[in-house]
Amino acid sequence: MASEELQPLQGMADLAMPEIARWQRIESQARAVLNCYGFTEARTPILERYDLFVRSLGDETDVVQKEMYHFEDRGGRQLALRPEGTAGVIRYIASRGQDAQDARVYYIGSMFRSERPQAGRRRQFHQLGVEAIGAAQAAVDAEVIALHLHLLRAWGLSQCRLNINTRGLASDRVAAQEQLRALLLPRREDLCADCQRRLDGNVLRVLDCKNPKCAAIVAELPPLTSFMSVEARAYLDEVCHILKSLDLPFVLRPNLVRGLDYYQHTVWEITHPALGAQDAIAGGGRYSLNIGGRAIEGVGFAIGLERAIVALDAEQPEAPPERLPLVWLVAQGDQAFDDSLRLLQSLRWRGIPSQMCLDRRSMKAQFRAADRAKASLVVIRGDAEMEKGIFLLKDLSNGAQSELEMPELLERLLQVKA
RNA sequence: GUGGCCGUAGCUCAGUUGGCAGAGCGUCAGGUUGUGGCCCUGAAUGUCGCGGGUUCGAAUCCCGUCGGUCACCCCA
Repeated sequence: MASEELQPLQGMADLAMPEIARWQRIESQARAVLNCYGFTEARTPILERYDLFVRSLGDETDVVQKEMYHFEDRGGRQLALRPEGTAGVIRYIASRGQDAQDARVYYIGSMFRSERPQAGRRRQFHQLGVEAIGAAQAAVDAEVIALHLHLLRAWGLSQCRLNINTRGLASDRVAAQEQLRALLLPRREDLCADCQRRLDGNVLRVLDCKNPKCAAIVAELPPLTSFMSVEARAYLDEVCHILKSLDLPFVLRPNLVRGLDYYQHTVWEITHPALGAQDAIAGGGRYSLNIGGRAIEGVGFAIGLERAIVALDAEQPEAPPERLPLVWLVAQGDQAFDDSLRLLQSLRWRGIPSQMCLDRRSMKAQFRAADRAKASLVVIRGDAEMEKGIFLLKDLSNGAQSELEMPELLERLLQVKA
């Protein structure tokens, strides 16, 4: 990248051909799958009140404290670029009152977090997420997990691993954190510096610390679920039971922790080996949120699209380029040029992707352009063809040429559309 | 936010001790005045990321900065 003026901001990226093709493909594949499960799209604003995120994600979380793009607008309002999709969607759902009691929506869009870029991690990044609104039902959790895996499979990802756990009920969570803190406090000096800090804040994070010393201490602890109510454990058991009966492979990971405060009951994470140390490509869980005095319960997940694409690139490198459904017009001479221009427009009216060189280059150059654009057919028009009132049609894949009159030409070209 | 590595043509990258800015691919043109891909010939393309410093002289050394990348933190 040359000058600073040409560089995007740190962690931001321009997305265009050829990568954009993969983005478009996975989006349309995803929409088809989501439709099968009864989810419809919701597009909510990228900019929201700062408070919305503080209250829903939790004011202690790093996302809120360190990573949000937070600013004051000209009216003195505190605003933030959304760091995730659930809060905005739930605000929308809550605003719909009874109409949205059992809403099923999905979203695809940009999220913003001010962190240091890394593999599959950007400051502006994209998530595809779903929210299934409604009171806790193990079958719904399992259904949403099934959808989650279905999406990843539809994209062609086969090396994903599903890890699941429970965070218990809101009341369990407080109790579990207290018990965990009590157990860890005597070992405080043996923990890494990060974990000593976590002891005072988000204790649960100690459970998935990568430091071997911490992991050893954690291994001696009773599983987190043992601190939870019978109800919470039964709920998790039921979700697992349904997943098994649906033949969906998963790993129960008692130390799996999800950072955002709104989670309760089932939580899960999907990892992929291509991502390196940061191997989560998606995460989800059941949540309960109170917005504008309305309590909303639901279950949902979000897939980091940059991360999914890193995984896809590793599993299925882009297919070698082939011929595209494209007709290229080659003209020689002024009259043929004008004639081809009219043909070009009429092909486009008919929905046939078609192009020609408008700068009157040599035929050789026009053919090279056609080849480079991966056109499959070339229509040649010159003085000879004008005189005979025909068109020369060349198939670039095999070099075969034939002389055609207008009706048959159109018939052949219409096949390109499909 | 912290640390390691990196930044030279559109792309991938060479560049010796500080001494003329390079290659391959791609692009454009010609070889074939009406035919792409293969081959041959030729041409164009650079604020060496940016700014400062050291020096007779800096792509090269030093400082700062922007960006990339990897790891930590956190998360998708």
